Amino acid sequence: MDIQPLGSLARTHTCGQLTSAAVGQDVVLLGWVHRVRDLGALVFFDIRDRHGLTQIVAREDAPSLVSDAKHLRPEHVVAVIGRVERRAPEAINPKIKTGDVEVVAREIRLLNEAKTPPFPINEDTTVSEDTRLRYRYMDLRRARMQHNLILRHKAALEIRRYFDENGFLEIETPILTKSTPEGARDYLVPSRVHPGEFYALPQSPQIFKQILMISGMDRYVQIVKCFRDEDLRADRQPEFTQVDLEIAFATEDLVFSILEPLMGRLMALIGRDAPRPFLRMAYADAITKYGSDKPDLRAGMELRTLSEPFASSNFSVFKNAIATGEEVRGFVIPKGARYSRKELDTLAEDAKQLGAAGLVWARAADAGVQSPALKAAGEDVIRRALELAGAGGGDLLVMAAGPHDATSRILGQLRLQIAKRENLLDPNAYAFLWVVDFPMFEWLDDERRWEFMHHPFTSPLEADAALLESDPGRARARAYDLVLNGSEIGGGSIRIHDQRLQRLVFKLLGMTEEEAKLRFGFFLEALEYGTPPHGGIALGLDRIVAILAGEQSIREVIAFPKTAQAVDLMAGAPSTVNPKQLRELHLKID
RNA sequence: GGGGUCGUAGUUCAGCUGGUUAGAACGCCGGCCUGUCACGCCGGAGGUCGCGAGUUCGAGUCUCGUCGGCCCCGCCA
Repeated sequence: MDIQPLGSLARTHTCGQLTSAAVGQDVVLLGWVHRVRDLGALVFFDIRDRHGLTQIVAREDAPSLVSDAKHLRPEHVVAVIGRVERRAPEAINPKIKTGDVEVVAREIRLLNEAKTPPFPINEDTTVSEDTRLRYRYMDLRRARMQHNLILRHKAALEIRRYFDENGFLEIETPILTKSTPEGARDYLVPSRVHPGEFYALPQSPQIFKQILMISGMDRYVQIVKCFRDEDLRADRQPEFTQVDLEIAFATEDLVFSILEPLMGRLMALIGRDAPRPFLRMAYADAITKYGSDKPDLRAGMELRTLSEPFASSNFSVFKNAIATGEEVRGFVIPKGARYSRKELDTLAEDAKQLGAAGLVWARAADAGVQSPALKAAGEDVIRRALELAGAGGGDLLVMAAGPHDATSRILGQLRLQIAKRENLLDPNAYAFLWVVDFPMFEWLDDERRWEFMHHPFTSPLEADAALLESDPGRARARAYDLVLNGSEIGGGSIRIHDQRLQRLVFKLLGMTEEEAKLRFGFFLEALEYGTPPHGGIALGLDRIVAILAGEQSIREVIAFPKTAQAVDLMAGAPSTVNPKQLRELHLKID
């Protein structure tokens, strides 16, 4: 069977369109051969496009047609001309949208052949990720990826509609821009025209969107690629997409009141809701209760401080810790009392892996309380700790001692590991949360200086303004993160619009006037020309769509993602380049 | 940079304590089949066991190194 031209043939329907309403019509379908069922004198095959599947039948009343159909192979590209027929009741296929009908072929045109696919497109079999990435064009034909990319399109469309309705302008900002050494490592682009000089790809359009506020654009939004040259994770790619927005005359409440209905509209895409208002939690509370600045509220298992019963006990490990100002912290694993000795050892091992000095467990049993600390601490102390933690009969209490924040974080990670292992994270639950009141700065021990936690344009809480100079570690910022199911899906702040305050913050960060001018001079200057109070947020589109799609990795919602080593297995990037290109760019390779 | 885990046919995997010619399923190729829809039945082809050293009479299996995928820590304003 020879390959034939498409000619002027146009499709009349997609492969997901035909129903019993079309019975009797002459149709033209174009698509890929999905599966062939050759019964001898009768051949069925399914033709596929991104809209669906339609069964085609080639019968003996056209012998050459049957022989054509026999030559079809999966993934060949075909045109089918034929008539829609109703299927006999017993032949209806309820699994596909077009299952009530089939197309009786009059002509089959082979438009193109396909090599044997490296993995099946027509089954939901597992294929290793490197094979999928190497043949991404084949992988993208699979139902899962088509669904994910369609969902992503719908999300982006909904986002643009929503912001348009709310008076936002989408404005593009430069991809070739200026390197600012703070934050993530930049991707650099050498300048041919200016030897030795470089552009940087944006880590985010932060400064540009603030300048757009100064320009009076009022409400800005952009669905924009951002670039960070850092190591990858399941939820981190070197290039990723932000829904970046900025609002003049913004307060936290205004930003939240715009974002929350948007999240509702996105949840509606999967038939779900986002009940409003979202919970708000101070950063300090998130650390104390969940040991994380992005707590997954689906898991329960809140962290508690359990120092009190141990302070005067004879359990020296905890007692001594408390005496030096540390705390005993712990949480209850529901139904954890059934854990075997081995499982308890594993838990302790996990805790040590996370950096805990040790893990002490306790449980109430029929025969009384049990705990490795029972002998030293005494039954009353253990019983009091169980009570304080809210542990019931079948529960297990785990405890660790140490500095408040560090111990909380360790237990927070342990909590998540257990939640995953015990399937406590309901995949059908969606827990939104605003984390607010982040610290303004964090102390870099190695470099013995303060570093901004969010970014250097974040405004301090008005109440904490005086702390900036007197006690910077305690100053809180008007920064906020949007968290969904333990994933940070957005982060933003109310910005500094007063150039004097901005200069002060740079100074606190150890930046001299000259350095600040060199890096951000144009921005500092712009701030002096009538900057409205403003603020905004950037949402991680990849992460949001991944959660909506029920995927564990953002690679599943990105058409052409990179591996953990930042390699594009299909395109073969990065790669060496022609020496001539290097010369033009004034670059030498070691 | 560090830790964990995986790498065997086109694909997904099995392969025990080191021992004959490395298996299965799906896919692929050929044949049969008039109502299939994961069609069925018969037959066949297909392997640098990621790569390189080492131990051994003998390595898919053990050791070391290396490359690659995935997960995590560091890193990610």
